Amino acid sequence: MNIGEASAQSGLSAKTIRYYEDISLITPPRDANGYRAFHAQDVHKLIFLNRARTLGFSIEECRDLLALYEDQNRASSDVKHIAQTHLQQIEGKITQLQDMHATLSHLIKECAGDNRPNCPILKGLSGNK
Amino acid sequence: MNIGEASAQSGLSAKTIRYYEDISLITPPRDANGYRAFHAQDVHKLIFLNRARTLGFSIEECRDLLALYEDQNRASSDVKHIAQTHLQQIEGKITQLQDMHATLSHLIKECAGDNRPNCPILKGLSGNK
DNA sequence: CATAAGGGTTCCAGTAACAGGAAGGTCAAG
DNA sequence: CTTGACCTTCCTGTTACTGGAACCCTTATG
Repeated sequence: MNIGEASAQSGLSAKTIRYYEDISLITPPRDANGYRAFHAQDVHKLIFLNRARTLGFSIEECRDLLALYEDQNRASSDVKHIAQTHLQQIEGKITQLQDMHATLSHLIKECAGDNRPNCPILKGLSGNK
Repeated sequence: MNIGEASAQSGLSAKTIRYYEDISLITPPRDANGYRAFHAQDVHKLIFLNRARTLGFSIEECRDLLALYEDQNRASSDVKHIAQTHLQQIEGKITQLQDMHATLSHLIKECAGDNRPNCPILKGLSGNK
């Protein structure tokens, strides 16, 4: 299977797949013509990577997860630990975004949004509350 | 006032301030010795930028906001429009993170987290639900 | 057989928003 | 005069790719 087919099956772009090979996340063999030769197992890895990335795992976290994915003797606690750490990061980001949301929607609410130059949003941003 | 003092008053690092000059967000004059000379007005701009960045506005959004900040004839509706667009982006990110959170916490919940190799998290990521 | 379309390949540059660090100029104090 | 704290510019690295150029391979068609 060439990279185009692997791309279609995994949902990752060819560019991304080449990049993943570049950073040694995957190591597909080559055909005589130099084309990458993907097999079902490689595609599974790509799908795995796609899902993990979609869930916000960083490339390095994906590398760890992939190593555990391939290790038949892994302990599920190792995986759980990575996932839990990541979940906490997600929670932190949500909290931060909610703070931003509250502040910004408060400023917007106070703004008339008309043709007059007086603007509470800019005032709020400049620190003159 | 030198960059160190401007940094202390604005809360931005000297590195960041130099970068902002690089991309023409600010244009402080220079003393005879080549040092940047900041005045109160420059510091106000830096504080403004710091707050806007903290609220998640991109540099380009900040550039627009700064132009409006300096324009005495601006309409508050212009500012409101930028802020509302940004608020929607924040809401989108929150939704996305909440989806990720739900999926991941579901996977974690199913995982025993012990020494056995069986791991529902990896199963979930590989697509074999 | 020539060629054109639609794959594939590598390599280089750019993105966002800075941070780190090197090499060197400046200034005030002791 | 030297020390140390500033300041300067310039170069590199970060994250996870995307876009584009230049070029090779394969297959179908006139």
